[in-house]
Amino acid sequence: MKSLRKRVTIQDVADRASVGVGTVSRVLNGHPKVSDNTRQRIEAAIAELEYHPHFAARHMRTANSQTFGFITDQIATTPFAVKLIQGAQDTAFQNDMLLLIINTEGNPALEAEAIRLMLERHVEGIIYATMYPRIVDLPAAVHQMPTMLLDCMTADRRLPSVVPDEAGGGFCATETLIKHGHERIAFINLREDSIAAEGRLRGYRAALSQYDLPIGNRYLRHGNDWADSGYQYAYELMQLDAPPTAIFCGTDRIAMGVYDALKEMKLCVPDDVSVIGFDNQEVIAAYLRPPLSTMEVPYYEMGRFAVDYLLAGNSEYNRDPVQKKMRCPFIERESVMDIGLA
Amino acid sequence: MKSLRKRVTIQDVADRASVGVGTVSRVLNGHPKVSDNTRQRIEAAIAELEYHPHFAARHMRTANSQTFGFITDQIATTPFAVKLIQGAQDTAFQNDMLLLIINTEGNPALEAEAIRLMLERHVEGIIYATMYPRIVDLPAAVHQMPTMLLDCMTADRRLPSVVPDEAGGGFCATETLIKHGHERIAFINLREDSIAAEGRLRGYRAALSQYDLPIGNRYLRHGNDWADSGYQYAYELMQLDAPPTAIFCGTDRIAMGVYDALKEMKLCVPDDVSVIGFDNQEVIAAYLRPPLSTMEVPYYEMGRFAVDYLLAGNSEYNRDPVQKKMRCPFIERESVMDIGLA
DNA sequence: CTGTTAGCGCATTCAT
DNA sequence: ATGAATGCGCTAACAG
Repeated sequence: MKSLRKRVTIQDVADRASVGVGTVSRVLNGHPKVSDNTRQRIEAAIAELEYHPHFAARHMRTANSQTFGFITDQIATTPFAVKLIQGAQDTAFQNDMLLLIINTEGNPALEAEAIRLMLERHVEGIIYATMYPRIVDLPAAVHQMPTMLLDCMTADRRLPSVVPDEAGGGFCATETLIKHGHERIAFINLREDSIAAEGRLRGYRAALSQYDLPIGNRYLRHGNDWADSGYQYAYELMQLDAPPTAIFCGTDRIAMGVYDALKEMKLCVPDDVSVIGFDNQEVIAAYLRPPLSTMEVPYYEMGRFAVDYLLAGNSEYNRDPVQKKMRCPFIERESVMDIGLA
Repeated sequence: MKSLRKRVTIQDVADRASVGVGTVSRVLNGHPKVSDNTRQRIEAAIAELEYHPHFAARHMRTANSQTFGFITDQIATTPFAVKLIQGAQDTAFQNDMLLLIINTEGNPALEAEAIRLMLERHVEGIIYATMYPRIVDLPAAVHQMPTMLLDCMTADRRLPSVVPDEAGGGFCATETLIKHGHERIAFINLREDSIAAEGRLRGYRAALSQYDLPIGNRYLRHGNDWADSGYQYAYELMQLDAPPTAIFCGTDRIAMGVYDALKEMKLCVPDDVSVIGFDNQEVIAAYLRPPLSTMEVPYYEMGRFAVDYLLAGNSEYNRDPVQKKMRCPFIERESVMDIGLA
């Protein structure tokens, strides 16, 4: 089956085509000044020998590893990670770069080790991704090469970063509800101590304020990101004197719990209560009944942006580092209705 | 910030420590015959110079890339991919190997390109993972290096593979229901034309048969993997003359639809109907009301197994290739009840 | 247009 | 125990 045939080198190709190695190298690298005749002979030899250039040798010679490092903390726990990685990987691949991925589970020792390995392999840059937006503290070694933060930022903002525009998403969701005539709009947010929660809340309040709606905490709750808090707070909210006519949820999972509670209360979505989620977690949002309108976090695009930035900024990557906020688009499904149209 | 200081080589370290490069190389590789004195001087020099060995150079010299390739088709569409990758990556990392990940979206051209790149980089082996179990046809080039199939297999079984034990899972779920006293057990399976569906059905039938229960198609349905088919068939099944007392679902998403339908029919899980899912898709299974008992597909372990196999079998990887089936454990939550105990 | 040559940084002989 | 020399496969610089 597998022939353990000796490695085929550029020299073998050169011999086979009766030329010098330099000429072979030229056709390998698409150099123009090669006669058609020799080029064809060489290409034939390459095909016959099934020759593949040895990447490490080329790398050593050209000092170009054509590789980015991708470090993540606790990638395991979230399905969104896939899109982040895919956006980065696709973009890298299109530019003849490959991704070396290491998952550190947030373990600082592994993290340092990961960076060391990437230094050794001379990656052209590092993407450091977290699974939810937060402030990170990275080993100083990252400053030795271009580094881009995905879904996180350093306290001093010295590293470029790309994060979702949480506030924009919160604003858009709230404004959408307002434009559908809602005035009593509840918000079951994420856990209070997160950047995402803070941003979404800011957007929620900004929208209410802009449309001259009262901004109180009467309709505001902080959950735990999961379905059970949506369930619990939906009950609580609907028992208020003037219950909300719409509920904006910090995650689709929260919305899932809200749906359950509403159903138990014999309340109908969207006829009785409109609901908007956050995340566009396919498996939930698309299959809830009715399908959930929600804000999408553009993970794929964020991954793409990170690689594009690294690709572009090689020379001046540490001056004026971008702090990009990506817009979260609204995904319309069937959980929002004009008030009074029920 | 970033000093563009010249690359530090082993020669620099040697000079700094007033020794030859050979000696430095020896301490780098933990060679025994070095006097304590020199070793310490060298280690000091390494630290002071912040020297890192150049991986490509070492690779070229030792012909050891310490890298595995990980190729996936359409990784994007499924959250399970993360666990597969993580299992592989963690295991690789523990053995000083890194993973080069390429996602081909099932595009044959990209696939060939991916394999070519990995050949160039001299990966020690390739893991080819699909997002659901199926028969694959790979470029012949994979036979040039150790290759392991994850969640798929070739028609001729010439490549080692690891897949979930679908039939075992189907058997276990059905048997669990039977042991809880159920006799009319419905099965809303996946789409009919998949390996997973075929295996799970086989297990379902085997269990019924083993416990002398009738095997008909009366309680059998083939859905489309998603919640809507669960919803539809649950209605259909519960309107039968002798409706099932338990429903085994081909995916947790199907179970999600079943829950919805059951609730609309004012039927209670598990008091009126017991339900078991498949996949243990955290976001669904753990947060449905009541939490869903389900079969877990051991993706993490599958990823680990693949790397372990590659790590172990370097010499004889193509003789008697394993076709490993991984047991799917039952995850007990609250959707199953003894019949009659309601 | 093409052949020859000199390293890239390292691990490994072979001497010593 | 250690230094010097060799070559891994390749690209680029230099001759022709």
